[in-house]
Amino acid sequence: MSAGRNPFPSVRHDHRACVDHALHDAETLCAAQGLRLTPIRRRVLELIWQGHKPRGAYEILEQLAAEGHKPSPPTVYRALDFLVEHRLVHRVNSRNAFVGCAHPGDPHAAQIFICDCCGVAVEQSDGTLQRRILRNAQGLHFQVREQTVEIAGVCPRCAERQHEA
Amino acid sequence: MSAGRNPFPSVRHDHRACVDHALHDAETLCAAQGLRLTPIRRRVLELIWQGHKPRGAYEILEQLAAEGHKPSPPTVYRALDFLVEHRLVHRVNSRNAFVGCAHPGDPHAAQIFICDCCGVAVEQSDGTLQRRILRNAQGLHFQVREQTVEIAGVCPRCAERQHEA
DNA sequence: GATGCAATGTTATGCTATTACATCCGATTT
DNA sequence: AAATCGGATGTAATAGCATAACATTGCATC
Repeated sequence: MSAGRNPFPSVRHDHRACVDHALHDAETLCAAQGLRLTPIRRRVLELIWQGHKPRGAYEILEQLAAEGHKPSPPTVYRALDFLVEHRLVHRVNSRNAFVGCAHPGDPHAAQIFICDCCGVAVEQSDGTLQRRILRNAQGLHFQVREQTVEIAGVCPRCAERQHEA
Repeated sequence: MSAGRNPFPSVRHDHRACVDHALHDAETLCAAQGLRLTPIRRRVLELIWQGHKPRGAYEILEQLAAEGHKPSPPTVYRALDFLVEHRLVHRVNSRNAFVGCAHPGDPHAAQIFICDCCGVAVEQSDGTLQRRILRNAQGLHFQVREQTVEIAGVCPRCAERQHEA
């Protein structure tokens, strides 16, 4: 998925491997759970994984249309709902967009770092963070259903580029 | 703001005090920073503070319209932009809505707990959580501009009510 | 081959947010 | 006082995001 120790993907990283890996994981997970990874769902997942930038529903819709599918919004949203529900993709609320999940199936608490500059999103799990949030919730007697942590800022590659310029 | 030790507001809490406090804080903060809390901005803030549930921009717009103001969307969004920028309100991304900030002006990392059932949102600061996120960001060499933590679930009052029923 | 259920198709609509440009108004300068 | 300037607001149009409601398909099972 990424080159080197920094998870921010290099422009030169083998992205085909990311996509292959994501689709393979999805197939495995769906098979294991008796879920149907239908052609549309699979194709939407594949389109989301075309890059590491969260993609909007209508962006996906346009790409499908360009391929001749011409689906309508509900079709795309239904596929997205399925993918989100089964944790194959994350919804990035601050962008109204969707990004591939790096650890599909895991009930992890994802932190998502999103670059304001290039739009790339990177996910990181942090059990300590998750436990801290759950502890805070307990302190409020609040039953957690879902938690989202989104951090916006500048990724190292863009920071470097800005420094050069 | 709330009755008792649990910050989830009771239906019986003195909500007028919440509003008064919020407006007073806003005036103090704006005066200190040379910002203009214009009538529209003040009124929008007041409407947001009508309750502890995040309010949508169009909800606010309709209330203003009912009062005879009849503003257009940009007017409301501009007021909201101002209030968010100066940390008088939080944007709740997962709801496309806005809620009053409990600690205006503080550059705190807010966690917002939102009840799926009653819609009430409660904010909690947690320096440890914030530091953890910043540390994670440093590990990625990511420069943080903004961080949002939103937790959805069931608040203690709704849990209690569900238990009764 | 009838029934049932999940998935998809279709149409329309509702909600959220911004662009672009005009106008107003108060502060400062001339 | 007139000119200037900048921030705030007004206005019209449109872009972008999401869902409701209902029809249809297609496969599995009885």
